[in-house]
Amino acid sequence: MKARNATRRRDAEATADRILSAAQQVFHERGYDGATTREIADRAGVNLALIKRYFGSKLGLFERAVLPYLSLERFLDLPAEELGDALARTYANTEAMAGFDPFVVLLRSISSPEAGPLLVQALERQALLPLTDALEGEDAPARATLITSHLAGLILQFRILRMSPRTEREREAIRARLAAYLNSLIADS
Amino acid sequence: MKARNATRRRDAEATADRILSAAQQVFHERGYDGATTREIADRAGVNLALIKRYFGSKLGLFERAVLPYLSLERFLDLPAEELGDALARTYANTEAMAGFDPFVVLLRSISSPEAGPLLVQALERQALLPLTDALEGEDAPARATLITSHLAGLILQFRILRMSPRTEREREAIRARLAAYLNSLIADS
DNA sequence: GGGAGAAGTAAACGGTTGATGACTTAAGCG
DNA sequence: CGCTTAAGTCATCAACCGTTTACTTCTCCC
Repeated sequence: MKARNATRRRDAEATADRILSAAQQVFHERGYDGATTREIADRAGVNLALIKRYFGSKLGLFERAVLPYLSLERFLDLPAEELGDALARTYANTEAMAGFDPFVVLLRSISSPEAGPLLVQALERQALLPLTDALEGEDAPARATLITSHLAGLILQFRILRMSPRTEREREAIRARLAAYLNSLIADS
Repeated sequence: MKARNATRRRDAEATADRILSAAQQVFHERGYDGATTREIADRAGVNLALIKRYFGSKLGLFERAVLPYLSLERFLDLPAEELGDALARTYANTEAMAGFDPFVVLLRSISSPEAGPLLVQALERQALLPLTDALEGEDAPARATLITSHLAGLILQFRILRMSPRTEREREAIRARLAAYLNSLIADS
């Protein structure tokens, strides 16, 4: 229960954070083009013009709110033997992250003429290339492409199209087969 | 070289076909929300108001121009032994179909509040369920989900994000590994 | 406590889009 | 030939969106 109508203490940094957080939610739900600055401002409980003041433009806000999080960092820190299982566990999971999943934003914003190119660049630099570097053996770029594309497809099917497994047994079958495939790509066996 | 300015012979059926064909192209390039009825009409060389006359609305046009083609029919007619190789050959191919690929339209339109639900319904009925029925053995739904999601991810990466293999050797490595994986899912080995 | 600068607000502008309804032109037929 | 009806055109509307400008209010420090 926030004191919304009571005049809030003025604090530029806190306000910018409220905008960033609201932007992540709205971009997650609607994609870049579908999101409106008005809805972001409303949900942040903030005046519309402050988006321009703090972030310059809608696209500037997107760069700050979404692009930095398009990364596989938290997985690439793991030892190679655990990587496949960890990825399979995470992405065979039906439930979307609460509120904000940067890869969902990616899938919902790819066709935007403004945000699309930025997303491609960030994805290549922050996800595909680091993963390729982490793979040893032959055909690392091909193996990395197969890994990322399969994960992207699962995010699409489960978290956006909401075409999810209907039974726990089915979910487990997906996880197990996915883990085996990912491990074979990672170890190049 | 079409006789554009010379008054074309009036022909309702031909005009509707011109609109459908232009709509497929524009929806392919921009997705449902990004496409405008004006651009479709312009590219068809046709007056804007005719879209309403022949298809009722932009969404009505989308239903006729895109939904019927969201199908794996041409693959499911193949014998099971050839299915995996045929899919791998097609979707490891970097080049997009010339002009219109309904699955590209799907990926570019998923976040549309109007077109999204129709796409999910069509995809389930015309692609995922028929594929599931074509698979024998245990866990058919799980295996079908893994197949379609991997293919969707590859379409995304190659044909929309344009993150394509840079060498022929890399492309062949992707095709071979993908074929092996798909075959293992199809034969349940 | 009062002034200066920062934080926040209100209102509107210009552009775009899907949808319409009234109008004009051509085709086919007796 | 002339009339009816289908095919095609034109102008406009109402809604929405990102942006911007001019204005008001608060906060902090001397």
